[in-house]
Amino acid sequence: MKQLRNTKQRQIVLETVLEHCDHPTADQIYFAVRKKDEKISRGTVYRNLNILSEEGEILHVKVPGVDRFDSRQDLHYHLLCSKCGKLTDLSDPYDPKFDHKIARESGYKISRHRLIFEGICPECQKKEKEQQ
Amino acid sequence: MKQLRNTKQRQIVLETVLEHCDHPTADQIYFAVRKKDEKISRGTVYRNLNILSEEGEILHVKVPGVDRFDSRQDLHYHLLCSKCGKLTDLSDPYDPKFDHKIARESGYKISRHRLIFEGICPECQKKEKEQQ
DNA sequence: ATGGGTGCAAAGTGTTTGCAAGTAT
DNA sequence: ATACTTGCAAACACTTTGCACCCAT
Repeated sequence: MKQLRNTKQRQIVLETVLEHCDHPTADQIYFAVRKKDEKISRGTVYRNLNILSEEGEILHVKVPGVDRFDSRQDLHYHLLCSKCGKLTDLSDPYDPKFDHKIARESGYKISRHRLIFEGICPECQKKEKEQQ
Repeated sequence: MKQLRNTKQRQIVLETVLEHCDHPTADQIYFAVRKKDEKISRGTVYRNLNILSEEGEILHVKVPGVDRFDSRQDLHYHLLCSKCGKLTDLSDPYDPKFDHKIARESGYKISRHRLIFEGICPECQKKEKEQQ
């Protein structure tokens, strides 16, 4: 395993993710990072997001469309608006019993599951009605 | 709504998806389609995969990494090997009760949920052991 | 000093799209 | 005849990577 270093760039990326509670995409983080330091490159932001999520310091949320990042470290479920793309955390607790059950039945070494609900958020529903 | 046409190309794409039971990616379908007709273009295959899944004739399976397509029309859950990328159907039935619950709690108009388990398949586990 | 990290630009991957010509209805 | 579809290539969106230099340890 590599010995990770604590660079200024990595600190800024982590700090920026922690400041957001709205599941930013990598590019949104890149722009927020650039406000703090004009010099940091896209490659560095992407590299550090991958490193930080591998280290478990942030969460890499893989949803249909673009991937997001999350400052929460604990596994949880998501709700995605298929109209506006808004992503929300669900309060229902992550249930590891599912993982055990599937592991037993399939022989896989299960690391986790992802549960994503898709639908139209109240705001977009309202907009749809107004258009008609 | 558009009046869809029944073109030779669309038929070949649908037929090719139905022949596969291993969740092919769009590109795998493109290559299989090309074996039947040298002329069909990538754009046409992608366009038709999107149309067919919007029509509900096939399933667009959105998993981390590359999207896949499935000849099954009914919603179901998946198991993804994070080593080799193999994607398997789970036999557990899709549970619409979850959708109703989340709809009630969130105010979203829920269309579906996606549940994907991630882990290492037995074959890849064996390979990992052999390497050590 | 040394090996991980950075900025930059180029390349990669998977998918969509504009357009003129073709074709199902 | 109409308007949906096609093939083609270019464009797109997002992410990774090769390289020479830099800097945390």
